[in-house]
Amino acid sequence: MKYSASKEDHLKAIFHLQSEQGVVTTNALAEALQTRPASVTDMLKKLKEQKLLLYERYKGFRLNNEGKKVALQIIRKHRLWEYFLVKKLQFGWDEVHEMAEELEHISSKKLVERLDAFLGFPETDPHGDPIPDSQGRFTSPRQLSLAQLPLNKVAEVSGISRQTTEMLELLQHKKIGLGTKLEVRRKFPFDNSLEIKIRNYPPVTISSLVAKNVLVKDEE
Amino acid sequence: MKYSASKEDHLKAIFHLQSEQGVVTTNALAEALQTRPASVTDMLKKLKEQKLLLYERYKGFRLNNEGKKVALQIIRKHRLWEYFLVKKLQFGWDEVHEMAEELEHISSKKLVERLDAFLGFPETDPHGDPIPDSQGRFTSPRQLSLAQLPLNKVAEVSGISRQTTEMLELLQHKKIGLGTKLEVRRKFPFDNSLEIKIRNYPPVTISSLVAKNVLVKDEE
DNA sequence: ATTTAATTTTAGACAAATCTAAAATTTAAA
DNA sequence: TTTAAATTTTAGATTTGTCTAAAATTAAAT
Ligand SMILES: [Mn+2]
Ligand SMILES: [Mn+2]
Ligand SMILES: [Mn+2]
Ligand SMILES: [Mn+2]
Repeated sequence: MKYSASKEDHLKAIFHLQSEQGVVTTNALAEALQTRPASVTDMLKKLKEQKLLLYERYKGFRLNNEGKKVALQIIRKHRLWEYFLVKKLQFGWDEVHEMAEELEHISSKKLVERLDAFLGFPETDPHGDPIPDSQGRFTSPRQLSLAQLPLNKVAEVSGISRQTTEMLELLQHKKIGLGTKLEVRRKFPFDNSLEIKIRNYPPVTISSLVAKNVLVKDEE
Repeated sequence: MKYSASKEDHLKAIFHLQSEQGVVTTNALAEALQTRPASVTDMLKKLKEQKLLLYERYKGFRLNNEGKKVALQIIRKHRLWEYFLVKKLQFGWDEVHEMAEELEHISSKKLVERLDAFLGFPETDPHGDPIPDSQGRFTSPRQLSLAQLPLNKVAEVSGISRQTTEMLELLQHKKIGLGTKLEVRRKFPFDNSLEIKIRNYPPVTISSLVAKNVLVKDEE
């Protein structure tokens, strides 16, 4: 019922990876966790042993229900703490990730519930990602990536899916943040880069990689 | 510059023990940390290696200046988080210790400073213990233990020095808490137990051990 | 001053998490 | 369909923190 910080980080990373592809590979997880494939294999055996993971050697792996449940609780804590750091301690949304990476491992269940209440039961974290409730449920907001947004359709930035410090720095520089209203003016098929127009600013260009990780919500 | 949670717990415990006696013994530290003397010796070698400790085998040990500095920062974090849990998350002062024992190891220096500001720079934690400032200084409030309080002198409870859950439970049962006004009616030399009078309540008896750990402030 | 007891340290082991280098397996190319 | 490349796993080592049992040292009793 109590797992090490490292195990929790593995579960969380697997959860995120398998949301995008059905099954996860050793290399992808090692890359995501900045560790070595051999170390991942070691951990996979332990997680399987603890019945959190469906895994057979050489065949990929994915979380079972129990593993998902645990992962969602870590994600819940991560996002609640991020919200606390931004809304209560006045941190910028681009500087809270590392701290939340530690805070998410604080174990008290009661603390999480009190924190949630103290924050007024927020539904999304400072990056626009939904916060699971205490049962692990969350309303997945129908948002799409900037890469999928049709041309000349105004939309509002509602989330950033891979928030590395480098990525957030870049976005800040381009004046793109949560709530920013923008539209896609051109797509360049050569490298899938996009020209973006934000009201009152000259157009800026962003790469395909960035576009895939900026989530927007349709103006309705 | 960054120490493991276990090292930090050792430094903190040594700090507390050496405040009461000048020099600390292996057995006392093992007892305080619920570990084995052999494990303590192992850790002492590492702390000496890292120049946080003055230690020679068989001769006791104590923190040097650097060790004290580190210990005081952990104590600062512990007490700020306790204050947060009680004042913001509505926990009782007798249920926050375990959580703070984890939170005190969160590393971000900036987080601590922001938390301090958010809380309004409190001077004491929910148990009446002073909170060191960011330089490790704190105004030691001139409080004395209940065992030292003269007979029939009304005083106010201002702190609990050893706050185990068991101890706090006992105090709650005897209706003794922070801010309680009381006086000592009798001392029994046989076992150094005390008869205590709290306004509106019948007298209660407390042991010498409890008396030594309840701190009071003179009514002036 | 010996003997006994308590304290402290060492020796050796173990679990957890990680790594490198080499072997096994799968996938992609020729 | 062989061969080559990429992926994944094993074998064996390392670090950190802990433990038990035995030895060394210090303190307390006869
Ligand atoms: Mn983490
Ligand atoms: Mn986030
Ligand atoms: Mn602690
Ligand atoms: Mn306290």
